[in-house]
Amino acid sequence: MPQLNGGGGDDLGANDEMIPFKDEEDHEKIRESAFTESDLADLKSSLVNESEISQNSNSAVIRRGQQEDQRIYTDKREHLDDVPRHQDGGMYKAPYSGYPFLMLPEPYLPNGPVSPSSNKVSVVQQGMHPLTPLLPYDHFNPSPPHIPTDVSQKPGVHRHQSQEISGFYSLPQGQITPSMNWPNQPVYPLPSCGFRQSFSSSLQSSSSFPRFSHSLMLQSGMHPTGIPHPAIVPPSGKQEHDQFDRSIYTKSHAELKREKEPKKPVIKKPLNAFMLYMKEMRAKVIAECTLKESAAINQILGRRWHALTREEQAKYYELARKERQLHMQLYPSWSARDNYITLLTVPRRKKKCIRYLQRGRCASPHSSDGSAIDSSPSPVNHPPNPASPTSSPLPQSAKRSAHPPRLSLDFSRITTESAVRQPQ
DNA sequence: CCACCTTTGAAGGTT
DNA sequence: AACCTTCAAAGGTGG
Repeated sequence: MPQLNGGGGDDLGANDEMIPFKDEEDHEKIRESAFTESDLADLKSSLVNESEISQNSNSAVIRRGQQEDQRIYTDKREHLDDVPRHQDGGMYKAPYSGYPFLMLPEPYLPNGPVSPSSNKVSVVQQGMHPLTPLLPYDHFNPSPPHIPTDVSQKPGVHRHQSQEISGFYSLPQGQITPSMNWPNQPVYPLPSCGFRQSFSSSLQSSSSFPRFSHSLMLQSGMHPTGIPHPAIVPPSGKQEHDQFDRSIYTKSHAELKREKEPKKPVIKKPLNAFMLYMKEMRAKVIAECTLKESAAINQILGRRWHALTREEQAKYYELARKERQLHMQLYPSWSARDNYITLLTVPRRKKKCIRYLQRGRCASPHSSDGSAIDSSPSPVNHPPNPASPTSSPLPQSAKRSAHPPRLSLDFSRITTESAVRQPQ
């Protein structure tokens, strides 16, 4: 919203990378002190303090490494742009387990501590769909592609189809790019003879529908093209699936199990920059301390996020932007609202509302009591999105001062001794 | 078993 | 325009 230009979400932050950073010098100074003891004390946890401090020495190295990565990334992006999109992309891997187009050349993979975290393994196979080799295997069912035929239009489509992709099946080459205002070659060109075309034809064979409903078309993590996609998750384990059939909770477990099988998969939201950062860095944080609670890890990651340089953050914003871009291309009819449960089911809504009321008012989880640590904005005084022309100089967290983090996590449950893992 | 916690950012809705 | 609400990931925790 505020980060990506005022143009709105569907714009996909067209110019979010065009605005130069203004207060980089200040930011650099801030960075140096980002992990001082006083700052860490804000976490109100010796655990976190120590872990953060222990990271201090590492952080410099890490950041240097990231800057290296950034350069490599930039270089490789140019390289990627030269690679025909329809070719077998076997050489690419996914550092962020994101979407196919985001899979980056191996040299871009963080050398070390990063990715092992996730079990996600990028698999390269020949003779598959151009995107398929780039997909992390834990995201999909590797069964043969299946092109659904039931593509009845989903009512109430929220995401409007932008001019650029209005012709989902007839996108002229490069049409999307100029309007996206991307500085370089199109990241997601739609070659007339490449993926997009075969994509079109296979879809057209199913129907002449202009849009399609993911909930109807997707099976077992398969994109309508037959390409498994990380954003498509089988409706298991979590709450996502209950939006499709809330009534199952009134049935027996056996029935429930049986009915779970054919459940429609859910298309997840594309990850934002911070989520991508968390995904990449979580393992590193876990490795540096024995913390396992995601809440604690996320607090640390939040601090680290603010301590990143603009360039470092920009890397993730760029990735996130591409994720959204690809997501929108893959699921033009998808809306974030599709995954809203509270608006579809009363029970959860009630519960959440109560939860917020207990904290003072019925508001966002971000709002809450404002207890605990200094939410204040991390010292980093720059807009999270480097490109938003309308961004205030304040960091997002500062702008959201009305939503101070709760940070009520009980770190006392975690001993300091166990928190910091000795270097091996 | 499942909601909660915790973070930031994006999107959609409301005022 | 500004604000509000929800979801995205993750895994331990507690009801």
